[in-house]
Amino acid sequence: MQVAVLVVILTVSEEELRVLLIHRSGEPYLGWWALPGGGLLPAETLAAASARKLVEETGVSDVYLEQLFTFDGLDAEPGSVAVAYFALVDARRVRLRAEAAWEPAWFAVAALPELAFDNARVIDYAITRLRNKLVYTNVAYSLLPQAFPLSDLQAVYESIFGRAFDKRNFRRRMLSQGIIRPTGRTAARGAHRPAELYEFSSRQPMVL
Amino acid sequence: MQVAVLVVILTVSEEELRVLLIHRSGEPYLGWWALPGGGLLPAETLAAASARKLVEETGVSDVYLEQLFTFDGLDAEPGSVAVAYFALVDARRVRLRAEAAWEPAWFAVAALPELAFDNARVIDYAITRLRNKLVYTNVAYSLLPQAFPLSDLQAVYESIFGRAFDKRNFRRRMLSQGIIRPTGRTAARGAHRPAELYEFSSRQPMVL
DNA sequence: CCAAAAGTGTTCGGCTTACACCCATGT
DNA sequence: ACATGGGTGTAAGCCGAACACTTTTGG
Repeated sequence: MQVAVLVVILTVSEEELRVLLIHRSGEPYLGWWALPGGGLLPAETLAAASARKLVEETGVSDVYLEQLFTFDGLDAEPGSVAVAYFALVDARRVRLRAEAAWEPAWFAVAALPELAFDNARVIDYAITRLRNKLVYTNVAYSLLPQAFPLSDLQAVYESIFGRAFDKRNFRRRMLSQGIIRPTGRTAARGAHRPAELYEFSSRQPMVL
Repeated sequence: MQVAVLVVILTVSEEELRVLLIHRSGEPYLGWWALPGGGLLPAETLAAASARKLVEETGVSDVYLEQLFTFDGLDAEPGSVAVAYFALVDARRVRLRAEAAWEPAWFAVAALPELAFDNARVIDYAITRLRNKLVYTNVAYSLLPQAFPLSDLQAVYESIFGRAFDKRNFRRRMLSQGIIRPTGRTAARGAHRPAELYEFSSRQPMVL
């Protein structure tokens, strides 16, 4: 198998940027934590293979998925390359198949276990790309449900960048860039003033 | 041969952004203009293969070379992928091997011939990437000689973006971003005031 | 009435843009 | 002396960053 795909599936939950890892079922690195991936089916495109892997692991399909980089020498087998993709999913929509032999699990990227190959480098690469894209695109739509309070969106950004933003500036930026718009609805979530709900102006990837 | 590299070699000469094309020597598209590329040698990395192709075509090796994107379905042969790279070279340092069977030649990207596969898409992709990188990196160093008048640098930027920039603002930006610095030398080039010569502060790729 | 998160405007500094004239040289 | 490209400063608008108080609700 000369060409394989590798999928960095990212989400934000409990205020942490997390990546989906599985246990490897083959040599080398049998039983180690690793990124999901694998070979292509006959006549399958790279994009289709990465989307298939994503569905296999998470059950979701209509999310942001982008080619990241092509690595070689990952498994010390000359001539083989891994085309890495990264996906952004809303953890609430994902049902990990707990019964699967490879025991998929979410790990905070700030506290990764030891990984097979140099998958850690691939994940770093994905995080850097994601941080850049958040600045000039609307890809965050893929991390949130259809409607959400603004504070949830801000928490997503803060978790990914690892720092706090000013509430007023953040709101102004999201609205003036046209990333989101108010729905008119509100939702209460505790002993305090209910929040207005927002939605993304577009749920297709857009450069701002 | 499942994995191949493809190299988009770009330069600016005579106020035009140009790409190096060769004649294909094999089927399909025998004899058509196409991007240089080919398979990997045993145990060769992708980066090494693209650098080798670059040397074969241009004789230069110490230039900016970056992985661009991995395409599949380019040649309708399922399971094969082409990992595209792009390189930035100073045309004055290049000696095309005119005797070679594939007759390499520079084409203005604004006036490309019909190309094999969808190499035109690969070139578009490279141009877009280059325009973006020029904004926040110093990669232009790879398109110019060691020392140069500021107007040459500006002409390079203008050719790539396809529009004119204000002289004063351009100078201020290049200097305040620390991309270039004066050498103290000057050079005359015609019936007018000689220009000060500048050099890049660093000839390694740097994010500003 | 208290705790908790939601919502709201203004000021300042820096960066980008637009814009016009004098300088040094070769012929 | 004139033609040619080289070199220079300033003002206006826009954008991002910093910053504190009031509102609404549940308990």
